[in-house]
Amino acid sequence: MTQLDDQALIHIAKYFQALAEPMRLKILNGLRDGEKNVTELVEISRGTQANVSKHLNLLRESKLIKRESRGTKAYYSIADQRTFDLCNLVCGQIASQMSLEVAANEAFIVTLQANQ
Amino acid sequence: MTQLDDQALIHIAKYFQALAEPMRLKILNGLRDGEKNVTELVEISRGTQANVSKHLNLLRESKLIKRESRGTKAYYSIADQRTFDLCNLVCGQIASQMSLEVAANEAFIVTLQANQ
DNA sequence: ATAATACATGATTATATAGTTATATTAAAA
DNA sequence: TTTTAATATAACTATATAATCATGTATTAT
Repeated sequence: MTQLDDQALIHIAKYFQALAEPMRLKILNGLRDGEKNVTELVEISRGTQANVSKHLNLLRESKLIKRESRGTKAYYSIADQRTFDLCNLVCGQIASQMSLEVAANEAFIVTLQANQ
Repeated sequence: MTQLDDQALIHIAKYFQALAEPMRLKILNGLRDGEKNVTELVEISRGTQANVSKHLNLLRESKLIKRESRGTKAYYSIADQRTFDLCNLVCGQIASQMSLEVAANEAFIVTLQANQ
């Protein structure tokens, strides 16, 4: 393994790390059907404003979502189609009221984008 | 969101968490071409025996790999084809000496299995 | 039986991060 | 221009976990 390879591993690990948090998955799930502002995401996720804001920032740094400021509101959305697919497929499982038993036996295909 | 959904989110987050560690990705990469024992994986990963052993246990608990004890050795391998695909595709990017710049612009499809 | 090899695990430390509370910033409205 | 609403962030606490070191356990060989 070269050092560059180690860097790549760290890079990919961080990408997975961004997805390795229930609240962030819930937020991504909330963005499946289009952009939402922070207040809306706070309601959907049932988290506190401060905590949601932090998770949004982390997801943005991981290039999973993007931010657009309009007036006093900040609208977040899935960064690109690949990430949308990721969100749609991973979180779609949950959204469809699938039970854990069923989920355990289902495979879902995920399109991942290695973030810059 | 129901409580069951929250449980599913936790479940999926843990799956990603298992992948969110460079040393574990390195180990999975080392298993791409078939089973290996702990000593071999220690050499491949350039980690300590204790640390590799712990990561192996975590990967096993996450159902990503399986263990078979033969004699005094413990052979680990990718748990099933889906996980193999995951490993092959995610880690294959690294193994193929791909640079970070290139990796950033490549998409790779990952077949995930929600672990039990 | 004893030694050697292979692997696992307990104890400890250091670090990262999720969540909370309080406060700061920024833009629109009154 | 003061207020209000929306969002971000700093400080702090608690928890999780990666790494290390030392030791335990189990299997084979002598």
